[in-house]
Parts: sequence; C-alpha cells; structure tokens
Amino acid sequence: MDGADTARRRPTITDVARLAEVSPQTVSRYLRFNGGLKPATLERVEKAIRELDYRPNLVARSMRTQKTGRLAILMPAMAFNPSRMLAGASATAQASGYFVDVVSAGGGVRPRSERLLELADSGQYEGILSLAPVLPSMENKLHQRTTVVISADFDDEMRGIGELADATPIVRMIEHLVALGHSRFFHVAGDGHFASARARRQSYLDTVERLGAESLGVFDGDWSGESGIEAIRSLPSDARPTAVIAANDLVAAGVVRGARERGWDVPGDVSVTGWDNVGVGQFMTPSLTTVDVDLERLGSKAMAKLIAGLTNTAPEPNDVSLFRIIWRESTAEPPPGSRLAP
Amino acid sequence: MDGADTARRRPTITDVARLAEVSPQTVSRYLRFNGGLKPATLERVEKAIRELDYRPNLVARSMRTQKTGRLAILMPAMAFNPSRMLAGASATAQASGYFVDVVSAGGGVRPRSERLLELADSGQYEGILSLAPVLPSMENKLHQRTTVVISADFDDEMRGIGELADATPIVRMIEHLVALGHSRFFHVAGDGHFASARARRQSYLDTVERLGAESLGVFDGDWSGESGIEAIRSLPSDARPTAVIAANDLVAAGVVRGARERGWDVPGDVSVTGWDNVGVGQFMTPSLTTVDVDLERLGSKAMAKLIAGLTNTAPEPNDVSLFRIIWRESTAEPPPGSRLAP
DNA sequence: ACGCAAAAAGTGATCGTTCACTATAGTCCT
DNA sequence: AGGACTATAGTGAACGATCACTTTTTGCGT
Repeated sequence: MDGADTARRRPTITDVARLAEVSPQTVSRYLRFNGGLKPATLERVEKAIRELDYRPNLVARSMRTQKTGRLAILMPAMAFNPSRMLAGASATAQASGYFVDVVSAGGGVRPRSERLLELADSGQYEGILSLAPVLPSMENKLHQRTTVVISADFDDEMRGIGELADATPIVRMIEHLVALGHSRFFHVAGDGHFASARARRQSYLDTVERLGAESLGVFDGDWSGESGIEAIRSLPSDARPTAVIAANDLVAAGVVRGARERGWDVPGDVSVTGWDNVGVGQFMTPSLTTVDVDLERLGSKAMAKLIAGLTNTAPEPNDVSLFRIIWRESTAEPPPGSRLAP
Repeated sequence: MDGADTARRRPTITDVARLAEVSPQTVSRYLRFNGGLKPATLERVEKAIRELDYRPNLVARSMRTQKTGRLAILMPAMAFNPSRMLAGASATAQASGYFVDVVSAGGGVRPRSERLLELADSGQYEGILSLAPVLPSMENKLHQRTTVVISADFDDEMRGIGELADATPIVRMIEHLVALGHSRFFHVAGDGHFASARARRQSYLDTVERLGAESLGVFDGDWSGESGIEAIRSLPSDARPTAVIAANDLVAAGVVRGARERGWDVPGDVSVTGWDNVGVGQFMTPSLTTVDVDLERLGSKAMAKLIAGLTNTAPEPNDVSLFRIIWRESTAEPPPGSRLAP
C-alpha cells in the first residue's frame, strides 16, 4: 500500500541553499556556470550538494527557462531495423547537449501526423525529428511553434524523399555487372509505397536502358522473401536472366531460393544482388552481394539538420556517400553461352 | 536570423479563461475530467479552446502535479534488434496512458548505470524500464525515488535474469533430435557475458547428459557468424557431430558454412539449429531450424511489470510461452551410419 | 582613509497548472 | 419559508527553478 512512498522528498535547491547558508540564487548560479563564486562559497555549495545528493529538477527548470533540452524522434512503428539509425541520431544530439526520446507512432500517416502535432504542442520538446512523413496540411501548423525536421524514407504520395531513397548504388552495380558481360537483367522491386523502392526501380530501368542491356521486366514485390521466389517462378521458361537485382537482401534470398528451385545455379547461371547487408548474408551459400548502408551516419545527419535549425546555424555540408557495395559470391561473370543469345 | 521566432506566444490556460469569461480553474477542470460544468459554461470553454487552438503545457502540469506521465526505456546501444521489444513495451504503456521515451545509453555497465541514475533523478520520469542490467550498488539509491524495473537479458555477474534467458526451447530441441536418432551433439555458445548465452549453454550440457547422449563439447563463441565457422573448423577430423546447436541464427549460418567447407552435408550429415528466427533464415538453403521469440510480448510484459509497480497493482500472471520452435530443412534424421558408432 | 567600481550574493517576481479551500447559486425536504 | 445539501465557480498558494534587479562586500588607486 505504501511501498514506493517511503521515499523521502527530493531535496530542492532551497534545501541546498539552506544547508550551505547561501541564497537559492547562488546555488542556481553554481549549477549553470561555474563562475562568479568565491572559492569558499563554491566549496560550501558543492559540499551541500554532495551531502544531499541533490540533482536539479529538470521539469522545474524547463518551466522557467522555457527550454526542455529534449528532442523527440518520431518514427513509424515497425519500420525496418531503425536502431542503428537511432544510435547515430542520438549520439549527435547528446553531443550537442540534448536528451533524445524516441516516440513511436503506429497507424498510418494521419494518426502519425496528429501524434506529431500533439508532441510539438506538448511543450516538452524543442525540436522533433520525424523519420516518417506527415500530412502536408499539418506541416504549416507545425513550424510555427516547434522546429520540426522531417526526414522520411517512407512516403505515401508525399513530396520530399529522404536520402535513403538514393538509389545510385543500383546504377553502379548494374554498370559493374555489364562490364562483366551481363546482358539480361531482371528486377524484383520492393513495396511501391516506399520512396526507396520506387527510386531503386526507376534507377534500374534507367540504367539498363542507358547501357543498352536487355531487361526481362520488373516484378513488383513487397520486400518479402516470398516475393523473391514468386518473381523467379513468374518468369517464362525461355527467359532466363543473367543477373537479378533484388530490392533488398531478404528478397535476394528468396530469389536465390527460387532460382535453385528451377535448377539455376547462383552465380553460375544467374547473379543476384541484394541491399541492406543483413548479418547472415555473409554466411549463406552463396554469400550475398549487397549494399551496406551507413545508417548511423544517416541518423546523425538528420539530427544535425534538426539541431542546425534549432540554433540557426548553417548545417555543415557533408557529401560522403552513405553507401558501399559489397561484392560477394552471389555475383560473378555470366555463363559463357549467354553472350550469344539474340 | 529570426525564422522560428516569428511564432506567437503559446496560449495559456489564462488566455482561454479570459476568452471564455470564466476562471482558469474552471478551464482546468474541463481539461482533466469533463464533469461538473454547466452545459453553457462547458460550451464557452470548448469554443475558446478551439478558437485559440489551445493545448495544455505539459511541463507546467507536471510541475504542479509532480507526475510526468512519461516513462523512459533505457537500453544498451546496439543490442540485437530491440525494435520489436520496444513496440510491445510502448503499446502497453500507451494503453495505460503513459508517454514512452526510449533513451539509449552506450558504453558499459558503469556509464549506463550512471545514466540511469541521472534519468531517475531528473524528475522527468515516473518509472524507468531498463532492458539492461545496472550495478547493484546503484540499485539501492534508485528505488528510493523512482520506480525502476530492470528486465535485463544481458548481465555481468548480476542476480536477476530476464525471461529472455529462458533456454527451455534448447531442451525441447535436443529431446526431439534424440528421438530422431541423433547421438553426437555439439554446441556453439554465444558471448558468456550474456545471461542468455550462459543459460543456453547450461541447458545444452544438462540435457545432453540427462538423455545419455554424447557431446563433443562446447565452443565458446561470441554470437558472430565467424565463431560458427571457427567452431566447426576446431573439431578434430575423427569427431563429426550429428547435430549442432548454435547460439543463434547468425552462428548457425556460420556453422552451415563451416560444415560445407569440410564437405559435410546439412542436414544429410549434420543437423543444425539456430535461435531468433531471422528473416532470411527461411530462404537459405537449407532453410534454418530456429526458435521464434515473441519479443513484442516480452516487451509488453516487462512494461506491465513496471506499471504494476507504479500503481501498486499486482501484475497479472501470464505464463504463455514466449518461444516457438520452427523446424525447417536444416534438421533431419542423422545419417544411417552414425547409429553404429561407439 | 576615502571613494568608487567591480565582484559576489540576495530579493522578489514569474513560468503555466493544479490543489485545497471558500463562495455563490440552485435544489429539495419538512 | 427556512435550513441543509449539492452542484458549480472562484481565490490564493504552491510546485522548483531562473530572471531581472537590488544590495552588500571586496579590492584598489590616490
């Protein structure tokens, strides 16, 4: 019935002041910048703080200063693995002296947008970094009161697309494969609702055409391994690609599985590429060629943008690539006969 | 230079009261429970709130009520994929009316413990759920002021171990394999600093002995795929297990790779089991037998415990198993000859 | 010794809400 | 019709810290 209530009251700044025989204001001064205190006073205050094990009440401080020193990260529930991105973002924020909270919002765009508005107006956050898009109609209201940076990969008919949607590695992979002698490509795309999926799809189409290679088309999947298998099954028997560009590693694993099902050897008959550098990809047989995405840096950059907006500083430009292609066993030269095909 | 500062001042409860021609207290009453207001008054207040687009300042409210309605989740930076666990935990908390923030703390046990203490004393959280262990010395200080529930999987010489450390699925897997005719086992353990790794190791040893099966020993790995490969390489040429129990799917993938390297067929010569039900495991060849862990429920239960502690309610007992074994291609009957071995 | 500026410390008000009371109006019973 | 209640609304203080001032102390030159 009592239990937790046995706790004695938290000491306040006044308690410290009384013990140190100074005014609260002096203690406050000590807490905010260690200056303007006589050595003797300073010592008394320090001793009192230590003795009471005092820590300032941040809520009260926020109340007076109108600053919370806390940021929120709003993210879609159940996105792909966001933890690395968060790690980068929160490290950057902490370096600038901010607390970071991660608030997840389920549901679609609308409830998420409303949640964001609610957060922005709660007075608890100075800035909000949204890793998911919000309704354009909300955005106007938002920026009036709290700095909000939206850095969305996902997108449902929304304008800005984040850096994750950059699909240039697809271009480089296809170029490399063509140089190896590949001529017939096939793409298994991710869920078309995602900007990144659409960007990869488009990059695939553009690049294959630009290089004058043949495309057996695009299978519109949903990021799942099953879609990879189905994509291969859907190919007519006289159409065998020499290389399949999968939307991500999971799809790629499905593609490899599907190819084996049809008796095609990977990479002997077909090369396969993925995306994400999933842990086990390295140990599969064949190990998976993939794109490693520097999610930490991505998160860090997004957060840097938010902080820059908050302090009215210009964000430092940074054009280091976030992507790195890792070539592994699932890609090789095309089978000898393939070059002779019409 | 100005930019964000164009924002007009947020309306306060007093502004609303003035507009509605009532006292602030009346507005406050409206906000907390919609009762005790005359319909006419209620309507005036509602109208004023709508007109000003007023939202209560939660910091100020917290200040007065001494309740923040916010919880923090402290988690180790870079743990295995925590997002599913978080999803479960935050859903449960929100159902009880709490905000949930995720605060990540890098470094080891000590910095994490200090961070936790800091959080607990910041006055911003009513309860904290730590998914990582803290120093025992800190714990005493902690519980005096803020309810803290530590639900740690990881552990360095710490007492309580979380449910993740439950290794009974290992027992069931071995029993099943023995029933299939397997007789020579081998275990590749995870990092010994983790309670879960130690529990799985111990369950392996106990069960193999209890069933009178032969064990080729335990290789102490570190959860990595490389450790799986090395474990297989380390086996002398005359010692070939019929089944390998790997600490998780990544290790299992390494084991499969290592086995192939030595010319052993999986599952023809050796069966392999993993743990975690990683996405691609299903599409590997052979697809991976594994243990699916219901992380959502785990997170939800941990949070329920915290909330129960906060409200002095008894947590509802719940003994639904969090684990489910998924049998796939990587496990099968042992090779015929193996039964004849000494 | 004196004056005067700089350094150090203190005072009262305030941030936006809610709590514990008090005051007023409306209702019902005998 | 008077009194006892209940429903509704208002008042002043308080939560814990910091801000903008004011006051006291210290240091220094002449």
